Amino acid sequence: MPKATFLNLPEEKKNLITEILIKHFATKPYHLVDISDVAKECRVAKGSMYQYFENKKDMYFYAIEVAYERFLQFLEKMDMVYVNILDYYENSLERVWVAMKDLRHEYMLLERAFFSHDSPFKDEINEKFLKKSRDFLIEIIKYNQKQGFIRDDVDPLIIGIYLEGASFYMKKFVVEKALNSTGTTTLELDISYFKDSLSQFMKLLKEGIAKK
Amino acid sequence: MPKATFLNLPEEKKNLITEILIKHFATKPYHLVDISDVAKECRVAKGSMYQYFENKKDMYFYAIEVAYERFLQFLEKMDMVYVNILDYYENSLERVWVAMKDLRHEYMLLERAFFSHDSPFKDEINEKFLKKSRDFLIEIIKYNQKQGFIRDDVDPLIIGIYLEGASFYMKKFVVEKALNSTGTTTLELDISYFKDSLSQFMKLLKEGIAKK
Amino acid sequence: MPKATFLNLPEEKKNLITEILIKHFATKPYHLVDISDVAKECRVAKGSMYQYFENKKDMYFYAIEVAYERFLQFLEKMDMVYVNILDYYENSLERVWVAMKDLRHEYMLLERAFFSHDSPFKDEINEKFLKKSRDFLIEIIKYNQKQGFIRDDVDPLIIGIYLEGASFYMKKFVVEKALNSTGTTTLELDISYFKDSLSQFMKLLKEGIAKK
Amino acid sequence: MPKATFLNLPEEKKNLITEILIKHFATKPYHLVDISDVAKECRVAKGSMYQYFENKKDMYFYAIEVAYERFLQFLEKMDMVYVNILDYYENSLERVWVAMKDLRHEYMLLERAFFSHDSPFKDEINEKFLKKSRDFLIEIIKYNQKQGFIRDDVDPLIIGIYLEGASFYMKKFVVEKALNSTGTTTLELDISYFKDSLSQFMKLLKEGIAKK
DNA sequence: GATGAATGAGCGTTCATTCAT
DNA sequence: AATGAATGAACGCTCATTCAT
Repeated sequence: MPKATFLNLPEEKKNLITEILIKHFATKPYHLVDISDVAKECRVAKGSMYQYFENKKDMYFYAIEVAYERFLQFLEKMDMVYVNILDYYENSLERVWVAMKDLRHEYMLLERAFFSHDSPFKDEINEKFLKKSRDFLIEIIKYNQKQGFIRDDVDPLIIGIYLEGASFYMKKFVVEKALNSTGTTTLELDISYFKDSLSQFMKLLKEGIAKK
Repeated sequence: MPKATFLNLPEEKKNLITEILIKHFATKPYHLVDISDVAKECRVAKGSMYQYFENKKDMYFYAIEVAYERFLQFLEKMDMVYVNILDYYENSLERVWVAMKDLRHEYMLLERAFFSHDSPFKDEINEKFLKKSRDFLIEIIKYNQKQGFIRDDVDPLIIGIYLEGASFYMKKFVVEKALNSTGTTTLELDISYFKDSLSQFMKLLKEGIAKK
Repeated sequence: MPKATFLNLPEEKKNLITEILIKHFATKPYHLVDISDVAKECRVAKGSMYQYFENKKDMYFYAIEVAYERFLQFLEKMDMVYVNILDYYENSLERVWVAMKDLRHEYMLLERAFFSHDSPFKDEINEKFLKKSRDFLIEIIKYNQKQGFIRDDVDPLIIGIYLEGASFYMKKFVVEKALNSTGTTTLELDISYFKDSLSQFMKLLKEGIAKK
Repeated sequence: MPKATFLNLPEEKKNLITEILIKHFATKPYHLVDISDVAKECRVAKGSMYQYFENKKDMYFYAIEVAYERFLQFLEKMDMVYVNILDYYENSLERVWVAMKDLRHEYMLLERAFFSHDSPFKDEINEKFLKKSRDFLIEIIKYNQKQGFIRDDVDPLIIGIYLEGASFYMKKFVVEKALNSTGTTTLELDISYFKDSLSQFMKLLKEGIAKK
């Protein structure tokens, strides 16, 4: 947790530091993030960073937390249980690339922290943020099967893997496209292109690739 | 590229070093691989490693190269173009877990090097190993569409992403299960369990999750 | 020397800061005393401590000075010259543990500052506080010899060392016992136990350990 | 424990480093010993010190160990149990100042490590080196009482404190005299002066200071 | 005068790489 | 060619002190 010193900082400065922390932890693996660099970019002495935070890990967790909170508002994950999962994925994917305009680094950081094999403190992060993530998905799938939204002749676990994998790659594709098509300041995506891609992708999720 | 000194080494020693390099780079992120440890495990002086290789990166690329070649022989990727892609995926997945018995570390290394966000020298690796990987898959998909093996009303690129993602996660799932269920020496998988999982997964690929 | 700013402080606040300074310098070696901690415990800004004192060393010396003065009042060292030294030691020891109730930290600080090898600024402290301490003791011993209170066939210097050493260790023993047998708030010593120990100790001082 | 790298060093270099480590840890408190300084004085890169030792603490314990072993040879502490304690102290003190010629820093280091209140790792050091030091002394005293060498009308614990204290101060006095009377290279003590002081001191131990 | 954020020198430690033997 | 000791840049972190408000 950031120290009081940080929380008392003028909003503007706090935001600057938050942004820079998220950016650094999003674009480099943990061990390559150099507090000296971060401090320099914040136009602050290295020592000051340690007035604001307990240590590097504290900065990392703070960055994740802010990114996570920002992201949750987009996903509104919490009210998704009793929902048609096909609708959910459709909306989820759409939300993701809309989010990319503002939440590019947040997204990258979370992916890194939650999914990278080499993410340090992974257990702690899972404990704090993701504990029942897959179990949760399984529940949703079961519910959808019961409701007759999706087929019930396949093991929920396998469906879960299938969904996570395909959609994760799709998100990745969207994100990379988005990132490549930008300079550093603006992010103007051709939404319509993605919309189209998305509807095709959803068709695959629903119907598979087999010749109809 | 390894130096001549390395290539002139007795086969046995060369193999030992190769194995250990692959193991280390497979099980730890690049920056955590300690040349001291590697050398010690090879029963070779640290300095000797630098007689054999230009530097750490050279060792890393050598390990990837060997792992890649070994893996290709399993996948026989080269003659898969004119193949029913559904058959291919079915077989591909099966091959992967068969391969796990002998190629566990090779597989882990490649996954790390090719897909991990934090893989250092990623661009160079892509350049060297994967450049046309996706283009290649697209070609296969197009061919399959032309042959009428798979639906042709969806953009080949989207199908590619969908296939890569879902199957990558499925592979991951298999691999993790396999790794967790092993001690250090033997690797006895309950193949039948995976066979069953696989056939369900293939059903999803072919038909999607929509209620039939 | 504390700055005027400090001296002008309301008595209560001044006392609080004094107490806390003594406590910190008494219970930790100099370099482990953290001005941040001290300030926090004084409910004063860190910067304020530097309005009151020149620097850390200034705080240290101020603490020693106060502790020394308080201690001197117990020992009434000044009128002890023309005294039977055996009586003096007997009383001195008794006084020490009586003093422990109120002057625990003062005593610990002085011991640390005067006798610990690692006391910083030791020379300066000696200069300021102890300069003639041993010379003074020698004088007392000579006087006692002349009066026939103690044997005169041994060099006063040797007697001085003998007395200082034995009694210092005895004090230490008493102090440690006392400190160990206390919680944080009360200090109820079993005086009678120490009284008994003391009288035995005095016997040794007077008669030595030789079989009588 | 020093690493193999250190033990494999040429004897001369090893000795140089050992000497310098002992000197530094003997003359400064632990936290003021700067590995940079030590390395510089050893004419070795800072990093090399970490090839030789695990960490600073390892260097410290190594220095203590060497100093302790050297010292033990002088004290031959082990065969002192069944001995007239008066003889022992007489000899012990004599040995100490003879030792000072060669073991000045060793002695200072041990005193610091074993007796200073602020010695870091004190418990560990006690565990390793001193565990039953006082208990041991008590046993000796009891034995001496039984043998009729010393008075048995005083609690052995009190005698122990008395002996430790008086003789520790006497040793200190000898050591300081010795250290003050030297330049940096030679240490020529006027042994006869100390011999005389010693016999007077022993008289006090045996007979006390009371007028006979 | 009080505040508490800002500073920066300096410490212990790591590790890829070099180099003398 | 093989060795393994030597190197030194760089990192995370601490804390007495300063300084702007």
